[in-house]
Amino acid sequence: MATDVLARWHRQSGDDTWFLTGTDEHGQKILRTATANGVEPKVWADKLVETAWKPLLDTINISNDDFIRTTEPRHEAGVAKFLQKLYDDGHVYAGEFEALYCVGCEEFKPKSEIVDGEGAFEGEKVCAIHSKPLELLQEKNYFFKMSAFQDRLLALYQDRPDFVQPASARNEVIAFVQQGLEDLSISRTSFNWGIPIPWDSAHVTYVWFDALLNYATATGYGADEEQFARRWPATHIVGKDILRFHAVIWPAMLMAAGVEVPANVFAHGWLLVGGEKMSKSKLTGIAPNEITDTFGSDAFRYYFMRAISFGHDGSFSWEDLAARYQAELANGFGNLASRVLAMNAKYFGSVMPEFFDESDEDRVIRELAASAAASADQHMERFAIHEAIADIWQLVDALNGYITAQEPWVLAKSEDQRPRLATVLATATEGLRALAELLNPVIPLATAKLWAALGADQAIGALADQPLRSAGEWNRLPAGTPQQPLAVLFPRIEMDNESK
RNA sequence: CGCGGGGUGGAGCAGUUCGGUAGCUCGCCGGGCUCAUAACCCGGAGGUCGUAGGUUCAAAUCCUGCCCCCGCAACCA
Repeated sequence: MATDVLARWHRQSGDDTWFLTGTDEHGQKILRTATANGVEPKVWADKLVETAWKPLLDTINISNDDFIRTTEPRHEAGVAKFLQKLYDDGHVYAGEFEALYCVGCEEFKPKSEIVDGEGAFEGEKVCAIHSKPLELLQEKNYFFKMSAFQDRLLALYQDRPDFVQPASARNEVIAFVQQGLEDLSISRTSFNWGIPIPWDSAHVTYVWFDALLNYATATGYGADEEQFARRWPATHIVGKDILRFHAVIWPAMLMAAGVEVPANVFAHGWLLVGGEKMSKSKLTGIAPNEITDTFGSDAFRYYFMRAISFGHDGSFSWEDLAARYQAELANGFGNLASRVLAMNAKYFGSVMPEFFDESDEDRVIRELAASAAASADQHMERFAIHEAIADIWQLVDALNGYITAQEPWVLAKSEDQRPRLATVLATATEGLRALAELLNPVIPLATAKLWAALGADQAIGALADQPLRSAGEWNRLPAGTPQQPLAVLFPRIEMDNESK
């Protein structure tokens, strides 16, 4: 969802944007789950995609340009091509491998992550992360010479401090690589649910090696070089638990293949409920539609983007959600739109009023719109979504204060104040126009309603086409533009049912 | 020494990168306004910024020690 907000922001800013999401469907875990449910893994994956993932994208109104599944032919072909190139160029060798493997991690564990078991596992070696016994596996494997890229990776983190973000994630990655990288086993023979190794069909590709390549295969690697050149390098937004794969293994793979490394790898945090990580087994898991059914997808998007400092863990509570919905969306933004459009209707017959002389107070609002837009853009550029929204919200609060101070309902009582009244409402309406544009990436359904009410579609075109970086410029809506009645943007919600 | 996150007025959070008025939402008290979704605006009460030291003219912010809370099973990625 955060990626969606960023994608919408960049798209609307005129940046060449292409937003990918998808599913990783190979590997032992999927195979085991499918087998346990008595179906073939592909059938199981199909079911997950159709009944869980794609509906979820609709639930929270995701605007992805593509959705890739690692079982698609385009992906499998790209992976085969990539592997073959690494093999031909000498980055892959065959070896006899015997090591302790953690099924939970889906990886062989380095010495530094193997610890002595406790309790029931006393005397055994267990995974430091999962605290479960490790399996001693022996295989003939193909190995990727990842160790050869250790110095180049460290140089990458050094030369491009923003490559891994936030800084805490970067520190973790650097510390990990400095411990020393081992070569990566990239094939398996113990099961066959995966992409065959092109030169040795007895092996399937290690799930992470396959999965990471989705970013390249979806953008045309090995198939459409023009498209690939246009879409790569990408920015990756990933959970902090999979940071190492994206910030270490993946760049090393790309270096080996002679492909540019990603633009950025940003690790986000987790949602906490009651101070602990959201968990189904502790019954603290919350399906998005439980929230959207009551509050709508806009409120869902707004809440998580605003209330959580993106990159950190964040707490969810129904109380906080309800409070922010009420105070910020309904009373703050929704009511602002309502009162401005109501006055335009009442005093100007529902058209955009004309600007006359600008007072200091009017100028403050205009300049705030410009500075808020600029600041929000900078924050979005740095993935600080919560700060960008806070920037924009300054305009909501300032406009509410401005209207109270200018008292248009008093101005309306005397005919000679007519130009001043027009200017005040024109200022407020331009503010709404700017807000609709700036908030469109976050709450697209509400801003669409506001855009329609402003009559802006006919006057200046589709909301999605409004350039964000100039949202703060005024005199965009022509005086006389007819306006429409405004649907209530964020209706009041009875909280009784939500007190959970 | 496994790794990581965090302790800021009653609740939930921001601020810590580049030290210098401790900010936001809710709640509470008082006032204003009436255009609006019983909404909006102003003012106020309330904080030893976990703790003990250190550096500094100045520390929530930098350094050191200590205390406490939390995440690292599966699904998914």
